[in-house]
Amino acid sequence: MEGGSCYEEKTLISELILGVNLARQLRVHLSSDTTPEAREVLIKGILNSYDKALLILQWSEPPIPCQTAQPVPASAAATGIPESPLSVNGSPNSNDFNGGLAAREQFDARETPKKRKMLPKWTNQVKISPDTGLEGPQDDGYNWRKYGQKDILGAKFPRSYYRCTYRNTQNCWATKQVQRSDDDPTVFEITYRGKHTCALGGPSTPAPASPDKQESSQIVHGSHQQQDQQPHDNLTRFRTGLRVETDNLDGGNIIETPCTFSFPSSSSGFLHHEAYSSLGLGSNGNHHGSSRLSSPFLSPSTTESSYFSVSQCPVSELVHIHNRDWCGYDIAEIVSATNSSTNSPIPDLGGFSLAAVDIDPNFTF
DNA sequence: ATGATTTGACCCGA
DNA sequence: TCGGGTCAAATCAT
Repeated sequence: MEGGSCYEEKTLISELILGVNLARQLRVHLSSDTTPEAREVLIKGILNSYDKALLILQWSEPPIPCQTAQPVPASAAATGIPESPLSVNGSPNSNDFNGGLAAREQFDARETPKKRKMLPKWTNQVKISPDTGLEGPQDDGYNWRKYGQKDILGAKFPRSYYRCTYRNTQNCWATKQVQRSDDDPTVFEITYRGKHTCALGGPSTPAPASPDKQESSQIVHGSHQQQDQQPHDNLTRFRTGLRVETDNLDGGNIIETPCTFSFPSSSSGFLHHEAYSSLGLGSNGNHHGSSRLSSPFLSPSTTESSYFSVSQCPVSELVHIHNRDWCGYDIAEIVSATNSSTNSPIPDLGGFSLAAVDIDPNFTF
């Protein structure tokens, strides 16, 4: 894990830049005959970008210049930026980290978060369906172990406390509280605290999306499924180290010149496990070429198997890595793309084309 | 036997 | 002092 402050600062800058670029593209879209859906995608991208930027600001210590960046304790880095909480999109209390200082001496002894209240916290409201049963939304995709239940003053229903099953084995300090609503017993308010750091704590079923995920027009391919509160920092780190090179991999001749997406590289790395190719490319269905996805994180021997297709040769805006599925694989989404020669957005790509990048699920960040 | 849940006690912050 | 959050022993389930 690299120094947190410098990394966060870079991530913050990249998120802001992304937001600006998306806003610019939106401006182009507004002056052209693009679909409302494409515009909506850009708006969501902008909101997501600023959400994350705000989150970083909220979670950062007082700014430390990159050149003086100090190492972040492993535990702090591990519990870093939450994936979902968010203000711009109207989600709750990102400033409310009143988790109670349960740390005590045990935390220090096991290198766990020194202050539980430092863990990010956000809330989802989940309404149960009739076939869900009275037990409520117990299965959100992660493996939880109940460790307590309390009657809460003024509440009709007790509050249940859960921690990650893999707390002891993988030092994963994610917890959640489940509180049934007084007003509507079919609604459960689930407060998550801390981010899952367990590599094997993957969900057995799809998890409900955290707020920003819920607004994402993500298309899931095959068995890859959405999951909440997953590693924003991991994904961002991957993204910032991502390099996308377009190539005439199909053997066709439509892409006349290779294009390159370049991202700031990162020194950390992880093994590339497997990748599968593109999903649909939009209404016209054109497959004009393929792009090769490479990254400093990808093992050279397997890089060639990482492909996703683009319909034209995009040069800016690109891959938005959104989530980690239940196998621990990262899912990347091409949010939008801009044609290099015309500097115009590629409408049939924006927001609807996905690429999946599978990351070795055994890798621990 | 092992792991999960229950539940009373304890700790800490407001 | 009180309420919320967590611990841990007892109990339950597989």
